[in-house]
Amino acid sequence: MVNSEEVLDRTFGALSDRTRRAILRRLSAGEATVGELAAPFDMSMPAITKHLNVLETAGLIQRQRDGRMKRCSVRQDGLKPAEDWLTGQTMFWNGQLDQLETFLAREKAASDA
Amino acid sequence: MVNSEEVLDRTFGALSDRTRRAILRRLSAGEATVGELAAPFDMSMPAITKHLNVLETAGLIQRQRDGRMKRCSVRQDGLKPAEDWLTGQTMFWNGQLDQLETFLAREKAASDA
DNA sequence: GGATAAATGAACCATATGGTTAATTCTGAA
DNA sequence: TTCAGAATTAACCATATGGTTCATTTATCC
Repeated sequence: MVNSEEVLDRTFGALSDRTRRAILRRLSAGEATVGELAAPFDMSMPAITKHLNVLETAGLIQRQRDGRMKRCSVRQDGLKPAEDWLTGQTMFWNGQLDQLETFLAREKAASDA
Repeated sequence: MVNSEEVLDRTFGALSDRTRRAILRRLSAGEATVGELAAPFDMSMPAITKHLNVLETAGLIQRQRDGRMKRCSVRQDGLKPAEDWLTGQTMFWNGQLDQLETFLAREKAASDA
């Protein structure tokens, strides 16, 4: 098990950079090559490669060879840890403990499955 | 206007550290002094102060003097930018463009208000 | 007023982060 | 089989981050 705190560190860390958020949003519209992703930015290719590495190790994207290019795509459930943490947090301080119980039970069921 | 990208940078950046997330969760259960927040961690007080500074400039908490202590509390809408970004993102790649339109309209209305 | 406690500030250190340029790998095409 | 393009790796640099210790402010209590 890859410690849930580490996952959250990496997920939120990946989202804390605007270039990476822009890349994610671009990829939401569909797959793209590394070159296509780099085009809008005034930044070298290696810089983009580094950002893609961060996104990939955070489980937010995946890359696969396609000829001499590489196609990047979103990993569908990559944002779930971040969403779940935020949901739990807001329900907590909203004092909605009844909803929180339901939420936690659902989480547990999902992780056991 | 404090550039929405900067807000997201700071918000996700603040959440990318497990000590700060733990502090936020602790504060969800109710106010606490800096000393109470520091107690569970094997870390100096100045380190905690720094984390609190990060959380405060990200708009996630606030501090107020109370005698010779300071009481920290959660800022209720501090997580909203992060939540909204995540919601928009997941709706997008889920292909739920109809729901996305509704969401964006609601966002716009809220920001205009 | 003087001692003590809570929190912060200042200075410092090691490592992480985000960028660069130059070299390298891998693949497709002439 | 050589050439050219896409992407990554390597090496480097400046700044940010997360921690430390020591000094300082602010407020309480005797």
